[in-house]
Amino acid sequence: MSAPKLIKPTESELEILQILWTKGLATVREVHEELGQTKDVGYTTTLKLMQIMNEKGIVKRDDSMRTHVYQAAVNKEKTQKHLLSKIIDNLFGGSPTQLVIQALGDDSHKASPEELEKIQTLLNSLKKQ
Amino acid sequence: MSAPKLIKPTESELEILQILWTKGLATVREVHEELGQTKDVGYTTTLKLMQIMNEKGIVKRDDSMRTHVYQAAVNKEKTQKHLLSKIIDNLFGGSPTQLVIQALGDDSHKASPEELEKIQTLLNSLKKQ
DNA sequence: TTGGTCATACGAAAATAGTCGTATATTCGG
DNA sequence: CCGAATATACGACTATTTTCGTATGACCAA
Repeated sequence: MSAPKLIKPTESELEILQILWTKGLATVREVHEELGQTKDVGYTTTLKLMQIMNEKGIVKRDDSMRTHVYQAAVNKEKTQKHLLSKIIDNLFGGSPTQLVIQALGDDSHKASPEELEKIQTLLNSLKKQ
Repeated sequence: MSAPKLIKPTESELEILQILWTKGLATVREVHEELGQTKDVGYTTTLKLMQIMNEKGIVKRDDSMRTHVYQAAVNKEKTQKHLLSKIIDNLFGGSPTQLVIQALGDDSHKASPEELEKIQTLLNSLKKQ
């Protein structure tokens, strides 16, 4: 098999992964500056984190240049699904419905009408099965 | 205000909270045996964890008896919502819709037709707003 | 060529989590 | 009354995560 290891990124690692998932390729500096918009840590902290992630296989890097270029090595959807599955068990007693209800009712993250439509579409197809 | 501190239970603490949310009141032994069904740790580990949770204010206890009786001190829905909010930011870039889609598509936690109806109902009321 | 800037490597402190051993007290059956 | 069972308290060890200081080398402009 290739990579389907069960990976459990830490919270900091997740922040970095999100940036890499968005950017595709990025240097440590780029990631660090992006991070800097929400938190405030030293450059070498970000560097070390990404080095560790590389060792763990969470990211890959091209070190043929002086400035290494990183990218995520784990699939975004798979990772989300895997972690979500844990949360459903840990926080919602195994009920995805409860999670969905809480998520949709979260006032600090309102869904737009278009997004509600997306969910409706998915819901319809689930109902048919 | 009563207790709206921003609480961030650890994974182990969450397991215990779930049991307390279900049982309402419970002794360390009861919690421990419930936990024993899925994990395997020593009794004093569970005890210590619950003592720490008590110090943190996550649980309350009645220690007027030799055998203390515990109960959750944080609201279930509030805690779920709060943690979910973090996850939406950390894992789904702030989009609850993405989370909902992944959750509903999770094969290991399928929603029943009744549950889908519940979600439909909620969706309808959200659409009207 | 030399000093300033920027990169990685690396070690190790600091912070958090989880685990359990041991001491001590209470309870209770016989 | 005595010992086994059961409770809590508490300290300490381990593991993991996060943080950063410092060393070292490459690059580049003046």
